[in-house]
Amino acid sequence: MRKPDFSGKNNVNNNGAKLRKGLWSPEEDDKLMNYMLTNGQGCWSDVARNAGLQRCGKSCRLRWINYLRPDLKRGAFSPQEEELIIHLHSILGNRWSQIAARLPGRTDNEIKNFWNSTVKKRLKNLSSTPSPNTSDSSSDPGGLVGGGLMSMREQNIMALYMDSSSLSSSSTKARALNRPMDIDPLSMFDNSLTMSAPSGSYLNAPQVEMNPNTFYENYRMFGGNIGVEGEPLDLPPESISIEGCAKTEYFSDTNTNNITVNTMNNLFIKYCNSSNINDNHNNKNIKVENIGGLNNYFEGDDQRVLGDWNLEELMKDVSSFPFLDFHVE
DNA sequence: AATCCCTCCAACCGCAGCATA
DNA sequence: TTATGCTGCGGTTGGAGGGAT
Repeated sequence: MRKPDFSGKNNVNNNGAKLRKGLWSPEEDDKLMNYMLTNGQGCWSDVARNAGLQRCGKSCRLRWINYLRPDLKRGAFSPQEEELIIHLHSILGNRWSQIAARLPGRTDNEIKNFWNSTVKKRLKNLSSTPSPNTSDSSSDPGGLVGGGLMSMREQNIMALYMDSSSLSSSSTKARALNRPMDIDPLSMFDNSLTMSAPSGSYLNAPQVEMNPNTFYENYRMFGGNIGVEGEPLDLPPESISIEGCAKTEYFSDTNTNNITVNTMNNLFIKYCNSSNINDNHNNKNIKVENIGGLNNYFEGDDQRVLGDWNLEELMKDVSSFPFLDFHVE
């Protein structure tokens, strides 16, 4: 909190009067509240002047929006609100005002503070929760699915956190969306890999066999680096199998206001070469993580653009997201 | 009781976008 | 076209308060 600034030495208003900064006194709150209820919102510099406040318009606006507005909801965030914030953040990134617009009675500042203090920490703790299934990563990548210690809700939150942590800034998303989409990256892989999954959730995917030559040709065409641990492939493998899980994500385009729906497959690509082709890669297991791969969509995130929706239309009914078990008024 | 440390959150700051002169 | 003012947004700051030592 900031101490009230009674000196006013840093700012003066149009009349040369000293402007206060820092915490608002109850008297100032009363003045602003009464003025706003009587006159409604106008030019904020006029509000400050006409309400008899020695504050700048900007300060008045902030005080009204974040504290005095009658429609503000007080108190802690409900679990439903928390889940919605996490989900919206996975879609919108740090656009707090847009998130706040979808949580009636909550302000962008409140949500931002809540995110930075509570949610980040909670999700970080979740992400470090050990899972008994992580040892068998080929069948349950990350240990997220099935029989783990995490509840379904925690799994949802975890999955969403992974989305948002890899796309925490809008600029990152913009970069992800600005990439050329004339080539369908999914063509890298066998069509049988296509599957659907609820947003933010993981599904076990069947193991898929694919044509190694197709894989290799596309692999080379896309730059020959799939974010593989170790060296890039330098020769086509003899066999390729893909195991993993699928996840559906929604990305908003800051320019067009559209939503792009991507099916992401958290893949484990296992390839095998016989020793006379390439000893280096003989029976080598490669783990390809999709987390963080959006900065470079060749890095193992197998994406397929399913279609574009208008963001506003989609967000009108947030409960349409399948993993949310509540309805937004 | 005193001090330290951490968390929370109200408020500020700088910037971008827009309207208007 | 440029300057100016206003609004809104996101990042950051810093003080109050509470728990730990």
